[in-house]
Amino acid sequence: MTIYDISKQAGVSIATVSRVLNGSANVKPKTKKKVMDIIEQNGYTPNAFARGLGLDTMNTIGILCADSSDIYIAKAVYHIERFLRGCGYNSILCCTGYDLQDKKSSLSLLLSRRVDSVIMVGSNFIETNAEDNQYIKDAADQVPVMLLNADFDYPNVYCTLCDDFKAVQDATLALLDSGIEDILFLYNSHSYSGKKKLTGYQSAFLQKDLPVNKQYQQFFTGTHEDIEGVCNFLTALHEGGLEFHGVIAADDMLASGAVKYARLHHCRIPEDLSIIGYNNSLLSTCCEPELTSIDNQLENLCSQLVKTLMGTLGGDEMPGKTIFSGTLIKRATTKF
Amino acid sequence: MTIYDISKQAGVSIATVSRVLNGSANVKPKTKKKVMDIIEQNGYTPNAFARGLGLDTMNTIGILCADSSDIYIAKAVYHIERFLRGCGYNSILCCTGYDLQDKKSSLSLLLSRRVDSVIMVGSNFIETNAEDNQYIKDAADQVPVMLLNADFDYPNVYCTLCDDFKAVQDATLALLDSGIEDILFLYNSHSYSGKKKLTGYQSAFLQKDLPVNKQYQQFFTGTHEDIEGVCNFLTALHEGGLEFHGVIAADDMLASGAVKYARLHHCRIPEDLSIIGYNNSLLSTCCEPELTSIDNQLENLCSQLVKTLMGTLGGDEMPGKTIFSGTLIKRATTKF
DNA sequence: GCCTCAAATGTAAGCGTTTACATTTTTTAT
DNA sequence: ATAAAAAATGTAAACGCTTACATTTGAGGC
Repeated sequence: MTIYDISKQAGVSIATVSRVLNGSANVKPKTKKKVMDIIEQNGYTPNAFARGLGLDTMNTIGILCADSSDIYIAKAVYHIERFLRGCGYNSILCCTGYDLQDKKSSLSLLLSRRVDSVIMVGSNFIETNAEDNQYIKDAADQVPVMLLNADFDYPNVYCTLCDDFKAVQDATLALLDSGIEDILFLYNSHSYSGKKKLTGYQSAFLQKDLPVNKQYQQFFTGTHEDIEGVCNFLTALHEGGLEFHGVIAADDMLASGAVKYARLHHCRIPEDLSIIGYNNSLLSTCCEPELTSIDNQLENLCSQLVKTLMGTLGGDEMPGKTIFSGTLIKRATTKF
Repeated sequence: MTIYDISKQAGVSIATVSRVLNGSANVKPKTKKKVMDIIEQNGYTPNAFARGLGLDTMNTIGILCADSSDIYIAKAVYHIERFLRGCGYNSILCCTGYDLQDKKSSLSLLLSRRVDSVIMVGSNFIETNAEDNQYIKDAADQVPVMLLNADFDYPNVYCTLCDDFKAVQDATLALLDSGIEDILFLYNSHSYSGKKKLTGYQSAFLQKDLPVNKQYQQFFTGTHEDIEGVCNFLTALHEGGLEFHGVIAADDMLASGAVKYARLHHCRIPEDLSIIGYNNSLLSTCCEPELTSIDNQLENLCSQLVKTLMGTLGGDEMPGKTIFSGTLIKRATTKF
């Protein structure tokens, strides 16, 4: 069933049918109705591929993320998809994992499918080694590239992100002010956001004229679900002689691990150990005691990102970036 | 840059270029190399829309789910996407929410995009009212429809699911055997799987010649993140005079709520209250104490589903369904 | 009733592939 | 060297839309 069949049955030309389908003006109401009826009767749906070929778009956006099963990424993907569809766009999801080659090939795949834009969810798409980011630039030379939670300066690349630096700095200061100075900073990603958070942590110490001790900056290499691994990791640190009465974690999973650790070693929370998570995710309320956590306005970030994308696709000039601020959500793992 | 440009530069016909691109046999190695080089030089990528039009497929599968931010669904989507891509297919994600109209329109949208198949993730796509499932049948008349965690008999519909009935029945029996008889069953979805689980719960009581009390079958209407809501819900039940020493929950979030409830009311777990979750998700290890939970082999379900789909798309006859069995993962919220 | 102009509709040329079929080139057998 | 067969390549017709441009229809003013 094609537009041609419809045109025949309706006794009009295919152009008219097309106009009806696309809600074009200048179609006599009577004709319109007749065509609509025939379309309805036949349950006809225009061929999206042909449409795509003619218009050079299928209103599709590529969403790239490392791992959509990560609770935070999943939420971002969810919001983005809904916002996009609300604007008449579909989403092709690609989970790349953390390997650079996989990221590159996934991105190429999306571009070869002629998506209208690529949204990269997560700061892990920015490589430490600057040259490795060429793949992002290459993509941006073809379509608008939108980054969520990352910061990257290049034409046709837009970023929405939370000021992770400041958020962690503030959280660290709050902890320092409450009298805790042996604060462990726990992170798990070599990427932009992890490092920004670390810097925030460090700067709080500097600001207080306190020494920044490398030992207190720990990198966890397990998966995003390995709460027990985090617990073991902390236990090992503890047994290695490291003493800490505060933990600032780069995400709630790590913070959950710290909570587990505290329970295991009968540290009272927050009396003996204060813990601050990041993302304000479901994990922060699942934990016991519930996690004090930094909220980074994920939904707003997503909304802003999609809004900006729509503007860009509509011909607006693309802004460089939008930075939101984080908020410390106080719960039971801190004294304040 | 089109195939035509390449053909010109290489001094061959577009047919030959096409053959090279598609790895067709019967191309002289020398010609092949020449064409490849030109393609490489120009960074040419074939137009996917044109290809789609010619082949009537873009190797795309639609993934339909209520809410991909739900921890369990997110994981399913993740696995499915990766398996599909491993087979050369891309995924269009559509989050429908729980409204029937939205489900219908999302499904139509996917079909209008000419996906090769639709995968529906979650039992909530099966409506209680049988007539309402016509939309699934309509879809199945067009493309293979694959259901994850649901059971639906219709030509061209395939289901992979866990035997939720048996899994919950066994779990309930285990709890009954441990001497607990006032067991609350907590669920939150009107859909197929929730009801199957409920039936399993009921049948365990029947099997033990114990009365099945409606009061102990409670339906929670909050969101999939509302742990506190669950806690409040249980508190209300308790204050309403309902006594229970066991909770079997249809998912880990509900079980987490029960754990919260127990802490709040100083019930000891598992001495005063035994709790069994479902899905064996991250929440079950985030909880304290960690949840005993039913694992339903999600990754295997997904793998099986994709494998079957590939067979079907390859021309194999579609099997009806595959049923996996659940396993009780024993942790700290039960005595056994 | 006729002319002008606007509205409605039609015609046909793309869009960039794939592929059946036709043609040319190469190989093999004699 | 030649005929037959096989391999390689080319030609051109789909695939099903959109849309610029051409044509027809209709309305309004005189």
